[in-house]
Amino acid sequence: MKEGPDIAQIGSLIGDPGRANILTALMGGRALTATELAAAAGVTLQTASAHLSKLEAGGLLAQRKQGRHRYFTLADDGVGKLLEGIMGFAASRGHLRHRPGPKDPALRKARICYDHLAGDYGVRMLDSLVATGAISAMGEGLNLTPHGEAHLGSIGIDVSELRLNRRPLCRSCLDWSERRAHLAGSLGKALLSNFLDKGWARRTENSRSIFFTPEGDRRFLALFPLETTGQS
Amino acid sequence: MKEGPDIAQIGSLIGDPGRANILTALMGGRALTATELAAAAGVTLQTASAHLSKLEAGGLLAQRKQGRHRYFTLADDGVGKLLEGIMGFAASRGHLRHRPGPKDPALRKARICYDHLAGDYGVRMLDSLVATGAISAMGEGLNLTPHGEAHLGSIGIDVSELRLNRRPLCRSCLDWSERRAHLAGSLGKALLSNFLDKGWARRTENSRSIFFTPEGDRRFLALFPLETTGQS
DNA sequence: TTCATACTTCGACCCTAACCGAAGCATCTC
DNA sequence: GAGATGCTTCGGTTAGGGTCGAAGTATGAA
Repeated sequence: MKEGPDIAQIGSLIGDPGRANILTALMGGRALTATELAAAAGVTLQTASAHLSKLEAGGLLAQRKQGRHRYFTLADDGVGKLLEGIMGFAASRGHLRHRPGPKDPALRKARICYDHLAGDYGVRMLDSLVATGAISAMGEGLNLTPHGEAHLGSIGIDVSELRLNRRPLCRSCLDWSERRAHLAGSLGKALLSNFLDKGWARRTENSRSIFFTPEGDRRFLALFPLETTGQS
Repeated sequence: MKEGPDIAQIGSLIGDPGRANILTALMGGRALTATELAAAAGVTLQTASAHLSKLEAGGLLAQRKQGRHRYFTLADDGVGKLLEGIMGFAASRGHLRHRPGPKDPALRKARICYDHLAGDYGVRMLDSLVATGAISAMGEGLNLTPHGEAHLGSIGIDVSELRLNRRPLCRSCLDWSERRAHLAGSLGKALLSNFLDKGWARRTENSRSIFFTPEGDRRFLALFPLETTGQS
């Protein structure tokens, strides 16, 4: 019984609703201050402070002091991956905080998942990349083809630079709203940054949803066409 | 803040030490009775019964009534995968229940991870399969080659039958003791079953460790040679 | 220096939930 | 039937931790 890692410790860290709210808010990818996180979690500042200390001590959060502000982020990609996994599992068991109805359609359409695009558009993007042969899907693994690398280069993404990163280039991430895979990893991050830089889309305040401008929407759909070949 | 799946609920299910012990015990793969689980968790039968009810209501456990016994198992492969993920994460942050020293060498050498082989031998097996070209590792995905399929057929594993299963054939699973990948998925399960059936190895009572007979040990090492080519 | 903002620490409250003893069902054995 | 075994339910206790008010510390602005 006393074998192995202590899953109870990190389970209890995630198990408190206040802390879960904080972590979910930080899945948005941007660094948030203690005050913002307190509001997001629906608790007072003192309570949030205590939670943040515990999360940091547990290795889930990193903080950066900047003037009199304290910015918190998820400690690293591993934490994001862990939370994604738990969210996917929770969704598969129907543990939703809201009735699953057509709530928050903007969130289902396009949202940020730690640092990459998720939701309807995220799934479509990966489907399209696979259908056009830019990415080959083998089993659970995703790999960028030379064709795909050239294609992405043409829209301003330097893949060779991304390879320098220790982080995997392509990773599939299960979407809790679509129950299908979308693209994570450093390439997923780079693609979303690319869209934001070009002004195709922008983040919304206080939410994880991503808003596409009419022009950006058009360009995105043109860049990632969806053939009706029944590609899964 | 009220977006998405309820990670706090499943976090708190895992967050209690008693329940975590129960889940860890069930990672051993075999079905256990309420009494056995109570002993494993170090609590009385009443307490364990309450925990088991909660875990079942949360969709983590399945039970099968057999006579006056009640056998519990993890609900499905998804739960095993979730727990593996959390264990790997916890190990990466150093959240170990024991001082990490050379405790339980048998457990580090070979143990069962839900239904497949983990530990030193598990890592070696996957390394060898990759080195000999039986499995190709691309990114995070693993794929059985035709050569590998033939090779496994020769030792009595019918891969085509495994393909009928909805479950992925090859999946990589991060080892908390070795911090390296070993083989999971239906193929990982089949290989372990194969060793047990042949009498090369057997499970030990009340522990997740796997004991190899001297003969089985010799055969295993011969079947999965480790070339010193620095294959990672 | 003085005030305001951002956050932490302290102390106390309070409530959940883990826990176990005892009693109650259910199932098997004899 | 009587007794034993496996497990659940009930009731009451207790401890741990989440919570917030109030006070304390750090940084920046005026």
